[in-house]
Amino acid sequence: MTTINDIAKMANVSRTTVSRALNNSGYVSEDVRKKIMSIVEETGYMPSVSAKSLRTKRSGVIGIILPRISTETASRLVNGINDVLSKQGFQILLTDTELQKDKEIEYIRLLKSRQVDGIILSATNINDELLQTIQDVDLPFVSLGQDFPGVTSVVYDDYAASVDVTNMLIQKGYDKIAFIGVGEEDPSVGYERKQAYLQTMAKHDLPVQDHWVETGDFSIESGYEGMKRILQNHDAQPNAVFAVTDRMAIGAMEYLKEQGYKIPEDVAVTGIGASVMSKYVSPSLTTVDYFNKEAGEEAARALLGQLQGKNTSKKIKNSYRLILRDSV
Amino acid sequence: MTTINDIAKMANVSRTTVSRALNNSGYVSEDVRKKIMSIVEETGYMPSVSAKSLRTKRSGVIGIILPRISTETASRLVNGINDVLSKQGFQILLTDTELQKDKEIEYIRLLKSRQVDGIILSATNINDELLQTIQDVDLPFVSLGQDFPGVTSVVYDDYAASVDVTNMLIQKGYDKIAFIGVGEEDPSVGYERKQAYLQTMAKHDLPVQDHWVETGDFSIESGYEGMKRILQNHDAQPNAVFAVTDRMAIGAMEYLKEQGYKIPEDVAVTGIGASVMSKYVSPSLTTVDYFNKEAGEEAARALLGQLQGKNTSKKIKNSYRLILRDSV
DNA sequence: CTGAAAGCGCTTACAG
DNA sequence: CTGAAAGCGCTTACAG
Repeated sequence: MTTINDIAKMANVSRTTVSRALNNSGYVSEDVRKKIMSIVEETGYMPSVSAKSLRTKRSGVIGIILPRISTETASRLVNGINDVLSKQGFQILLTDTELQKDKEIEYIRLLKSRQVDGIILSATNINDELLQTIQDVDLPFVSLGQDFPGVTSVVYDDYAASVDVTNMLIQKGYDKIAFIGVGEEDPSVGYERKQAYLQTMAKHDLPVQDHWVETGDFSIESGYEGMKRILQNHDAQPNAVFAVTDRMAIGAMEYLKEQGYKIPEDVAVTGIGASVMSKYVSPSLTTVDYFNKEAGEEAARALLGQLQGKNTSKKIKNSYRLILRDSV
Repeated sequence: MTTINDIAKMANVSRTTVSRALNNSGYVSEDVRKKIMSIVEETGYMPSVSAKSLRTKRSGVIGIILPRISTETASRLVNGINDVLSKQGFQILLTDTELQKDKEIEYIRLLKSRQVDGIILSATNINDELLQTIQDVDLPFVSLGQDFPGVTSVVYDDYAASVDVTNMLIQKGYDKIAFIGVGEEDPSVGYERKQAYLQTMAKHDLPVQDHWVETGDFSIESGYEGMKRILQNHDAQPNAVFAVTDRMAIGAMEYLKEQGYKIPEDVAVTGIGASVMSKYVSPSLTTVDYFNKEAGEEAARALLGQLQGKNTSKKIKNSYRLILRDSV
């Protein structure tokens, strides 16, 4: 391994000067600079990041905590984050909690010990311990998808989007709308979307049967099972179902098709997420585009802002768009 | 930030001893160890990774180079890699070439300078400069999906899988089989799969019209366009099409459906990849499962092996499985 | 079983 | 414009 000392020797200067030339800090005469640079070029020298980081307390690495690494949403987020960050010379350190919430805390600590310069967290829940940990690490921090009090957060307008979906369904004449959600410990996906549905139904004086409201776990399978349980009760069958994620909506569609229900004639279906799949299932799925990639970019930009000292906790609400397709 | 010196002071021992207690290296009396550990616990001390890495020349980070971060295949690979690596205390540093092949070389160098302990590369092409770079960095290295001479490679059996797909089509009675591939600078996806198709057709004395063989770029859109061009010529229309990726197959299906062709009655369609989507499009897509997650695990294990000094370049062929569904 | 000292490869006041 | 020196937080021979 060639080090800064080797370069210094070869160029007949001190390593101080080499460092200055490399980092464009302080004065270095043109001649010397050129000489150094050409030697760097020749040798393919690259500064040791650990030495640099030990000295400067900055690593050039941003930690990202995701609930699931292998989902379309995660991919898009990472894509957006990476686009913005890599342009500024930052690298990404990815961690995957696999939906275990104690891991969120564990990874925040781990990333801190890895000297990351900042953290972007896509959480599936909010709790005091987590909040406390975020305070403790005292690092530039952005929450993505959940609104953490006192923490810069890039959020989706879950409530408004779900109101829009429900209203759209109602306007199209559906009056018996079922719902497949996720657990309410997830404020954004679990709580907000459900409240929006419930309150919009109430606003229109549309009754909601108890057995119309089901809870899944983000998986296609759980959408299938949820739909099954909803239709088990033959008395009061819904004529539409609002699933809070595309995957669960697609699971619901599977069950409906299997049972010979026509979509949307017998039961209309909607999702959220605008997955690629939603476009290619039959019938194509009405859904909401959350612009995940843009949200990732937003989060990265917010983090960059904090890195440059603008230390105000901000709330950024990303936009969304209803995509009307054949399942309604 | 509390450092090893702080802990040493608090425990009335030298930092040498603290280091030994922390790393279970050398002798430390039970009493002292307990004392140190309780102080570590209390303070929440975490060793500085950069200092450690500067000293030991190991970072605990593995670099991964992907052609596209936001695809299902990439997600599954990363998932598998992460599963294996995180258990051994390794972190992942992800980079995305966005299909630009000069970036593969750039990222290998970058990762090296970041002191990663090893690299896993999922390349879309093979060339001498790339090969040279891999030699130069002289790091534990695993190629995933391409067979690099002299480099440990985890590969899919592209040839055999594509022979199987073609044979299956032929056995089902399809005799006019078109093909949508990708550029041949990609040995695995571009070259191998095409050769398998061509040679299997030849073996069965089935003619292949020139205009039946199209080249896409992995995108759904390019599958759509490829199918369109193939059917443009009304003289010799195929009764099946073998697309080398699910996404292109789904694009082809879109065009077929749009034009009123029945699948599989008029034209059968097959893909490769076993994407989630392939199961939920209508008709469901016949495809090949490449067990990407397992391949990722394999690659991680191979890398771990090299990290432990077993420095033999190995070739690992991952298995695959044909999934017969309704599009054939 | 424990500690003093050297050194990993950088950057950054400080001095000239 | 340039350099000597200190120091970042660790680990690891070496000595006892």
